Amino acid sequence: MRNRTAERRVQLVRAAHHVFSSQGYRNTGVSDIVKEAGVSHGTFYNYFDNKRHILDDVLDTGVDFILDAVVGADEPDDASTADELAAQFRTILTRVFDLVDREPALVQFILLDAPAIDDESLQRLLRLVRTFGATASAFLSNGVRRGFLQSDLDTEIAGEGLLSLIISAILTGVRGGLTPAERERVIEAFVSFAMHGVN
Amino acid sequence: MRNRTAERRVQLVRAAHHVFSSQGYRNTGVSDIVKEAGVSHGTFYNYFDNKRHILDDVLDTGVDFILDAVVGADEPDDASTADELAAQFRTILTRVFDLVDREPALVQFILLDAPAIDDESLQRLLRLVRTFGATASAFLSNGVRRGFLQSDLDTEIAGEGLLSLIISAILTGVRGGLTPAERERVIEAFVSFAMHGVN
Amino acid sequence: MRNRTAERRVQLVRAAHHVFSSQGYRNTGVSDIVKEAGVSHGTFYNYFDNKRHILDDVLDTGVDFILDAVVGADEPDDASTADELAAQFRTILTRVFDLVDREPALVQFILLDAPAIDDESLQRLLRLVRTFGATASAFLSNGVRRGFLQSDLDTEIAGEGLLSLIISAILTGVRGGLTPAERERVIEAFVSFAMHGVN
Amino acid sequence: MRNRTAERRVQLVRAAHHVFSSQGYRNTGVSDIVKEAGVSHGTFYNYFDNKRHILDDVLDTGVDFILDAVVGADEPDDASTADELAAQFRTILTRVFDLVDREPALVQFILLDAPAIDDESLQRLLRLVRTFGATASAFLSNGVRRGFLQSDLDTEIAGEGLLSLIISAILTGVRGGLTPAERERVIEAFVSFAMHGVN
DNA sequence: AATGAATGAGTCTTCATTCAT
DNA sequence: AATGAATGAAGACTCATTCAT
Repeated sequence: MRNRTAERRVQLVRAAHHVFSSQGYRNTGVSDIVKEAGVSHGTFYNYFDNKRHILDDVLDTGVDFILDAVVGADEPDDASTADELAAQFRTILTRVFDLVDREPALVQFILLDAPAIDDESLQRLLRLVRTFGATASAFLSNGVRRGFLQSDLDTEIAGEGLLSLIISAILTGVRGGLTPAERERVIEAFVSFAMHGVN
Repeated sequence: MRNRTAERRVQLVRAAHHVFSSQGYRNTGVSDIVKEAGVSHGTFYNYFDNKRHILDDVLDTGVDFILDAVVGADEPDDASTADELAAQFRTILTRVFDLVDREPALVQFILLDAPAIDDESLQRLLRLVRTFGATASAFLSNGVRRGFLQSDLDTEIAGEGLLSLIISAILTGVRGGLTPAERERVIEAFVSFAMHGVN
Repeated sequence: MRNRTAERRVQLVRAAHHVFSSQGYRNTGVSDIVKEAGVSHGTFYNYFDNKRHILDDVLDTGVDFILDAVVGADEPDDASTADELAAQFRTILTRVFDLVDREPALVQFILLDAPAIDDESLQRLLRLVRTFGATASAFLSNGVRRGFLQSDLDTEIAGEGLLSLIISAILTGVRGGLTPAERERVIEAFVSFAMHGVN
Repeated sequence: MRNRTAERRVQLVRAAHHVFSSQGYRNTGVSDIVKEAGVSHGTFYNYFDNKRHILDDVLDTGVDFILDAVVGADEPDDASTADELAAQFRTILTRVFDLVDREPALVQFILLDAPAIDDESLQRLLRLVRTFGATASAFLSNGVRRGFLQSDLDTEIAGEGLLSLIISAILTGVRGGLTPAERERVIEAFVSFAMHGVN
């Protein structure tokens, strides 16, 4: 039994995720979700109090997916030289473009739709962003600690800067239509900007 | 009279802007707009074909306002040294924080709500972002031309990078609660990141 | 002055007639009428109490037009033989088809739209039909009086029968698409039916 | 259950039929239908896409009812003499008057209101009329084949003529107020006109 | 006499949620 | 646990009519 209901939940969240991603939260009715999941209205309300409620699960799932796909198993202290740090950043950007290629609807939903749904979803996303930023800061702090980044670097803000570059890359990807060569060039330019700024 | 109707239109757009900003587009009914404007339902439909239609005007107004407040009269070729460029960027960031302080609802609406409304509004905003990015690139191209930035700088991507930093600053501002001193520190760190990267 | 307002009225009725005929009464707004007439809403209400009011004039005009076009100057006692009566009927049917060819929208409006508008318009049209029927009866009474129709003919009902044949012809015409030859055949068959029934 | 929803549908169609008949389609709101049926707005839209949609069902039901009530089980080839044909026609006219007596609102709705609603309803009614006319023609063709009607009779047009007489009788009935004796006289006169024309 | 901006009651339609089965 | 018919509040939009200018 326990198992069965857990599966149902997952099934519903997956269905919701699917329809939210392709039509947006506001344009999706509960009827769309249950149709996609192949269950009845009543069943939906056996698992979730309301439409808003399932969004939390969808968001968590989506955010986890993105975190996994982008950060993966990278550890902040893997790098011991500036070049290695650049390589890490390059890897992350590559993963970002891969992700956007594979799951454009998901990315667009999480990044462009979800923040607008209501204040709670916005806060949830901002929290994610901060987590992301903190991770970026950790990478930089590691560099300062090991001495291959200057000691007066404001790792917190610089981390946010890195993050904003990543988001910018995502938007570039969402815009679509990059050839592999262009993609390489964009990634290199972003890495260069991250390492040396405009100078 | 020509004048009378033009004023009514402005009055309605202002009212719409106000209620959209404070409740979001989807949560706002035409009834909210007309209540705010102090006119009847019918009057609204004398000036706009439908609710979606007035959004265009609100967006245009809002975007113009932001562009004015942030870019103002700055000219891309005003700077002749790297320090002057940094100063320009510092000025822009300061204006960004001022804007977010004065009009947080407007900024939040344009940046977080509007993209999610429908595809047209998203495209409109992306167009704005591109315009913004192109302006940033122009500042950098000026630096390359004058020789105070390295000639191999990818001005296009670096421009987008600058822009993403600005947006990141906005989000920091929207989060709110910065003391003047913290604000200074954040701005300096952003400028430093923009000029030298993490190094 | 007197003249001017009379002209305005006519102008409005003509405009109303035009738009009613082409879109139907219910689908026509006062705004359509005034647009067609090239005057303002206010002016309309200077001449007519409401939208329903102008319909009366439109109906009267239309009905008069149809009566003129179909009955014309024929006199019930022009015929002195059955053949002459048949000829009269043939003439009327020919005029009916001509009318439907020239003014299909008018005919369709008076016959199919107008009865459904409200009870008053229905009564007005039924009155017209009765007048028409009485005229038909008068033609037949003339025949009985002169002895070329049988004396036990129920002229009242037979008059209605003739009328219903005319209306049937109109509907055939509205359906459209008759070649001149077919039209001749239809008219002859109707005349034959009117004179001898199915026998 | 299958049964339950089918009943609901019928219930709604019946309610719609009732209110359409008594107030006309345009003057009837969905709210009138659901009030009559004793269900909620939402329920209505669970069974019909929109107000126009239920009209189709109402029209079909009404048309079937009329066809049944008027034509019934009569077969075109039941008659073998002119007198038997006249008797058939007399029967049909009697049924027409009975129908109009019992269901005046229905008849008025189908004949006078429905054609004006929109083009589709008009076409649907015209199709009905043509079916009716074809049936009348079949009765006459039988007479020609069996030799009790003249071989040069244009059965198609004469069929339409018969039909128009029936419709004329309906209108006479709708006008109301006939005593049984008058009704007899009217029927006889119509039969006589149909068989021998004005002669 | 003419204008046309303003009105607001009225209409259709949607959809999250409930509940009897 | 599952079903899906029923609910009804809420929202967008129309249009005949009024009235200040």
